[in-house]
Amino acid sequence: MRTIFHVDMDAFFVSVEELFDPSLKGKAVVVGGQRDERGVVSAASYAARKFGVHSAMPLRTAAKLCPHAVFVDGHPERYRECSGKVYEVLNHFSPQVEMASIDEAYLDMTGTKRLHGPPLRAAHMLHQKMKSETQLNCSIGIGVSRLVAKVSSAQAKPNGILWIVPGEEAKFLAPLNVRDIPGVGKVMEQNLHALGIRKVDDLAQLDESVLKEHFGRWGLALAGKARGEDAGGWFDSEVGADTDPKSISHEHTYNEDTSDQEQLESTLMRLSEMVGRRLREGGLLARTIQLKLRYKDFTTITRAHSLAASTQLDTEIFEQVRTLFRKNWHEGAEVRLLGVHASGFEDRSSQIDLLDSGREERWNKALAAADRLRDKFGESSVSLATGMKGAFRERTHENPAGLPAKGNPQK
DNA sequence: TCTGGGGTCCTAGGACCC
DNA sequence: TCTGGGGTCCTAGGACCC
Repeated sequence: MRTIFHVDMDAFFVSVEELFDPSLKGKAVVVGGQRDERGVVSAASYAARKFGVHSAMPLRTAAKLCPHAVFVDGHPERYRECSGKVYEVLNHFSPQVEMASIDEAYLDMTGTKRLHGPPLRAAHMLHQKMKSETQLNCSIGIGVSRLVAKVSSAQAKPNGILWIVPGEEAKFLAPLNVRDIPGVGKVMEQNLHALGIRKVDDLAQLDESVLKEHFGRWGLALAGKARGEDAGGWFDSEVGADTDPKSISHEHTYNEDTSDQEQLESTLMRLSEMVGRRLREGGLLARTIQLKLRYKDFTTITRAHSLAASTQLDTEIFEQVRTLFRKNWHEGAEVRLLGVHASGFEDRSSQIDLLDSGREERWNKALAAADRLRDKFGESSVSLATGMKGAFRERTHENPAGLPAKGNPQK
């Protein structure tokens, strides 16, 4: 029998912002952008949640619900840094740690009784350690499966610990809403409601065949979840197993929709550079490049192309994505969002002889130089695109300091 | 209300191959 | 005349998570 901890940081983004600006403490705080911006709430403090503000809600809605809230821009670097500290604390505690996202982790604590004592005692120690080392609160759920641990950490919030004693899983889950089960979202909830299923207990009472009939394989997994099992898919995997990235993407939503082709294509260039850079940093080669295009009316399309040879070069990514864009954009139509997505990663070695080595070396030098400049002066300072008029319009807009755009570092 | 950005996984149809 | 059955790759879209 496994003993799984799920450690979930409380109001993580808000708490990190409070570390940087203690005057925020206790206030209604909304992280994600300014009150009049396009965008959604990334995180809300408990004081703001009292007014109905929650994550994924449009910022403008949040401003109406809670006019006195302080609106703060998000700082991903800060969250990554704090997440690293959280990981250090956890890793000190158990060698089997898996960060499930920036602010939550699973620990396999099976067989650590001699070292840490019984689960609740271990959890209290971890809880204290987390607070003293990071100044951040977390909640900890303990159970025999990832699912039970995850659900119980949610019930333990804020700043609490909850242990579901082995054998008590069904009893614990029964009174919860089906929506509380990880994997059940808005759509699945509606589908279940239509069948008269509202509580996990309703689910558990149902014959598995009924669920299978309505929802296929998913239905079977759901039946298992109602009993607290890690049924199927990722939940079944060992804690700390393979975490190789499957895709890398960047996207941008304009503050105002635009149909200016030069502006749109310069955005694609910038996004391609960001994707290329991350591929290089991760030592990855992508075979499939995908464009995402969202119009004013929110209709969204994706168009992908798989290359004959995989790449990590900004220019090749850009060329593909621009071709896809020109083929699929309704010229003149106003665009809300553009995205560039890379996937189908291949081992570096399978590629090496496809570029003659001299050319490859020059490219690597050029790109490394560009990456260094970006480290120094920011993402917007360097572009490998030359001779594209208006290419820097948008970045100038975003970077009023007006750092000069450097030319092609290849020469 | 007017809808971000980064991901993962799943489904489903068509192409293509044996 | 009626037209197999997998397996795998590719593409598009969508649900879901934080």
